[in-house]
Amino acid sequence: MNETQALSALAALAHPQRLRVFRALVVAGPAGLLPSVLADRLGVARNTLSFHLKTLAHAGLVTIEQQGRNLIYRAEYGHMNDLIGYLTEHCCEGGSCEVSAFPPCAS
Amino acid sequence: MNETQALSALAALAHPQRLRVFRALVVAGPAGLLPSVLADRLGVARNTLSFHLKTLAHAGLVTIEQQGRNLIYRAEYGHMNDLIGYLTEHCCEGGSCEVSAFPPCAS
DNA sequence: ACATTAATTCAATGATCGTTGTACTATCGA
DNA sequence: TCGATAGTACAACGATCATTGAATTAATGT
Repeated sequence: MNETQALSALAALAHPQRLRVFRALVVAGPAGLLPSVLADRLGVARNTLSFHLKTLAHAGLVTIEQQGRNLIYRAEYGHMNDLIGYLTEHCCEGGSCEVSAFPPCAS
Repeated sequence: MNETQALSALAALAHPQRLRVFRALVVAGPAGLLPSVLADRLGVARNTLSFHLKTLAHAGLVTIEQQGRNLIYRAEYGHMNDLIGYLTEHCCEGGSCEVSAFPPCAS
């Protein structure tokens, strides 16, 4: 994780609809969710949601798997873990801090 | 931590200079840093830095303590911890996930 | 009191981001 | 093949954000 990646991830999450999408995917776990389900659940237009999912995917926070004409989006826990690590790096100049990890989530 | 607070914190971090400021404060630990030190170290104009620090403070990610004409900025580890908790809430529908915590950092 | 330093505030400009509507590609079922 | 559905791509407008310069407040040292 470098600065560019961290900024990309943070900017991707710093938006109401994208944050809701990501949290929904985190809750969904390895099963993932389809764009249509997300669009219905969050009340977002399909093209708008597509734009936001693209932003999240480009930031490495979600993965895409194609199944027929459906796409399955999943939260990318490893990348989120890297982000947390980046934010807590060298905490307190190595004093009494241990950096915690985002769980692998039923992998 | 609610959605508004999470968005505020994420938006505050999703900026190159603010991210560097926050990381510098995390590294500095409880000692904190002065705006002038940050401005010199990061090569940012004072008024610009002031604007960014205000954004971070408003998001609850840093605290301010006044000492004479100096201000001491410190990373607010508790708030960062809450943010991580918010992002990982209900992970995998309560499956095998445990939410990790940002360390209290030599408190 | 005066000059100096620390830091903030404000207004204005330029740049970036988000939404919407439309068009497009691809897959499925009959 | 035809129609319907899933999802994406693109252009344009409106809104939001970041930087800059100048002015301001407050504390320090002489």
